[in-house]
Amino acid sequence: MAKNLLIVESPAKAKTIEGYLGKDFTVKSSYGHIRDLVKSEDAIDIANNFQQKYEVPADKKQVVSELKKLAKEAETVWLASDEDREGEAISWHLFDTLNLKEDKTKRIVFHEITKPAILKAIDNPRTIDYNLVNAQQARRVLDRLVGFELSPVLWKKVKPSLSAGRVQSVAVRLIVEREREINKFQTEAAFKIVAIFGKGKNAFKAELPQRFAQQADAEKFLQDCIGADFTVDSLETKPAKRSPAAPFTTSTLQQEASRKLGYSVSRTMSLAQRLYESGNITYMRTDSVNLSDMALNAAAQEIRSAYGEQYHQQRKYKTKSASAQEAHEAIRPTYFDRHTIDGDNAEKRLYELIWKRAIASQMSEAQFEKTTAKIGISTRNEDLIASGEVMKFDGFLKVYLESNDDEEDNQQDGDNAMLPPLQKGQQLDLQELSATERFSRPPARYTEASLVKKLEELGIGRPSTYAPTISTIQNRGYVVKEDRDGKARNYRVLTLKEGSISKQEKSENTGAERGKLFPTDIGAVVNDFLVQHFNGIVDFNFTASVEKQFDEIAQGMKEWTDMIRKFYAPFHKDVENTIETADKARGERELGVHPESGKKISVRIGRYGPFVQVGDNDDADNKPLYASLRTGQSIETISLEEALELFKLPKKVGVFEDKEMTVAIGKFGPYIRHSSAFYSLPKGIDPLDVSTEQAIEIINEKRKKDAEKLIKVFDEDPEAKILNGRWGPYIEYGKQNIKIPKDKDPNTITFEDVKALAGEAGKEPKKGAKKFAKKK
DNA sequence: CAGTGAGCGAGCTTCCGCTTGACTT
Repeated sequence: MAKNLLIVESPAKAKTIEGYLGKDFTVKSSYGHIRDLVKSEDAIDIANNFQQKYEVPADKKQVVSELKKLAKEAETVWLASDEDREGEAISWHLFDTLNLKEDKTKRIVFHEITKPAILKAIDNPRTIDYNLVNAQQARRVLDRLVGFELSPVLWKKVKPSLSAGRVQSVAVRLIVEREREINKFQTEAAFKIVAIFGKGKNAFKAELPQRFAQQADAEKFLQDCIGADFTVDSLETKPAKRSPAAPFTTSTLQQEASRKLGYSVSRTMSLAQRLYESGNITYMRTDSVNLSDMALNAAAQEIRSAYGEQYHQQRKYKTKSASAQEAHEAIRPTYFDRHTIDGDNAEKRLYELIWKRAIASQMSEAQFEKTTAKIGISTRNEDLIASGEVMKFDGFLKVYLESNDDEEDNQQDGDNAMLPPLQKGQQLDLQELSATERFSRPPARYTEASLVKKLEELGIGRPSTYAPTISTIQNRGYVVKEDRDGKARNYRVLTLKEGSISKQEKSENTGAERGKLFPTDIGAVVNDFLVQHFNGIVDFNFTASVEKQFDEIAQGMKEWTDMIRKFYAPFHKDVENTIETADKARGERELGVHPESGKKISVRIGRYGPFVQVGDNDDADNKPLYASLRTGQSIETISLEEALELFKLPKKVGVFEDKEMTVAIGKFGPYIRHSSAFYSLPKGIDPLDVSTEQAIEIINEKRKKDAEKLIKVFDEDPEAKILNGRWGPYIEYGKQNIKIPKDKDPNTITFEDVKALAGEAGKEPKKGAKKFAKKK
């Protein structure tokens, strides 16, 4: 048996370290935290100085018992969890749970998984830092108190099963408030002037720095330019340079993978996890931009041999984030000489992104020569400006260019072009001058990745929680990630060419969104409720201010229970007060009155989501009418006209095979319902204007297509079928879709097989149906 | 992919951070 047991947080790390340490060391992993507060309400004894009740969760029992056994046999136990607040707490939980002895236990830390770093750590053991542990307990207790007191308030005042917390509620707030900024945004139009001079290879663009709000002024400008002289008034050439970005942290990796590769935050993380486990990259949950000395050297060597000495420049980056705990290195390739790796396509692309970014971070800056020409107009006081750029040395741009959230801007001005050789005083030949109406843009909606960026800036959340937080706010129904179609918008273009001005009206699509985060009505209502009653918690600075206090606890300057007590007393009072006095929050809004009946029309949140109501609840003679809002509509923005439209559907369109056909609009667009089957309406057909014949034809079409997909129906139970799907044949059994296992032939599969497979997949119907059954 | 929408009540839900698997289309 090995004399030493060394425990780290991650099994992949354990494997690497075991290789460095030799036979005397057994290296094991705790798989993160091994204990947590019990789930029940008595986890924290508030009256008794916030005494906590911890337990080992079921899925950690095995890890703990194995570690216990090994610890008993070892002479020395080395606690090597990460050097941050959570890591210190993990060490303490291990110490406590495994019943370790003070004199046989050593606490060590390292920030990089390299042999020298680990040997150095072993030479410099310390004891558990209880101040740091206390800071973690304060963090844990505060989050539990906030989450488990606020959520039940929402159950009472808004809807059951909702949740609130220090992190998620701020994330939702950001999205709700951004949507409102966009809704109230007033677009301003102005005419942008662009001139084209010269011909062929020597053609170049110049722009007027100011814009004209009025068409008349733009037109006047063009008029004045007819027959005017254009002269190069001044010419300035300046060197410019550009430096590479720091290597990736979790948050920057998520942002860049989203922009460049289109990966969602969770996709990026699971791909990175695989790269980490296969030994290709360092740890992927980090807030540090630091590279180990070993990595700096390896990168230098790689750059020299692949690109040459002049491309190398050693750089050490400093984190800009105040909340960074820097327990790990930046995300980098384990071996810089691996330009690419084995793995699937997605993994390869992510690896290459990481490799390029890390390599580029150690390369020299790119150098440019930037030329700006001022072009005078004989008939006007303004100058046109032309600018061009010539790259003198590519430097880091040889491998990597960081992308930008606002690609649109770059495309629009397209200025990095080259200018032809120009001289001061030179007369220019105007080819074309245009005034194009352009519009101011509202702030951009958040993507998953830009939300992570914002949260990180606010110091809210940690690398390990960004992806789960984004999932939580979507799972709770506060936020949806969606594509939305844009609208057509007309804009005017005036063009001066060959001495005459022409006017055109063009059309463009605007406001189309892809993969953006939109608040739902319930998200907005919950947010407003929290802002009204718990402003302190959803304040953007709340986390920063408690973090400051956690730091003081960590430095031994503050007692953690004091801090929590001071926070809890007023907070709890707010909770009690709100439960007692606050009205139920439904986000009700009145839209006006019905044009014919004069009844009141309002929208609000109901048990099943947002809906419109026509008429009063207490009008006993005339029951009110209800209609649910559709995807893309919201309480805040729906108009009276749109609300009235909702009552036109569902609409009966006739009878077919003795059963009613109804047209309605569902989650996936308009459809025909016939008995229990649904048939999507083909695009271009107005759901309000479907004839009986058309409906029957659509149903028959769909049936024909389904029949083509059908391979076999089982005699034993017509609910069991074999169908040809997108990825080949599969079994449909009632509501379940079952994959055909590799060892079975779809042609010879028996009903017995189907039943067995259905049993494995779980006889229970899927999610929705299960919930329904439970309610009944 | 519908329809529903009062209020009561039993018994449920819920936080943030640290880790991996075990799942399926």
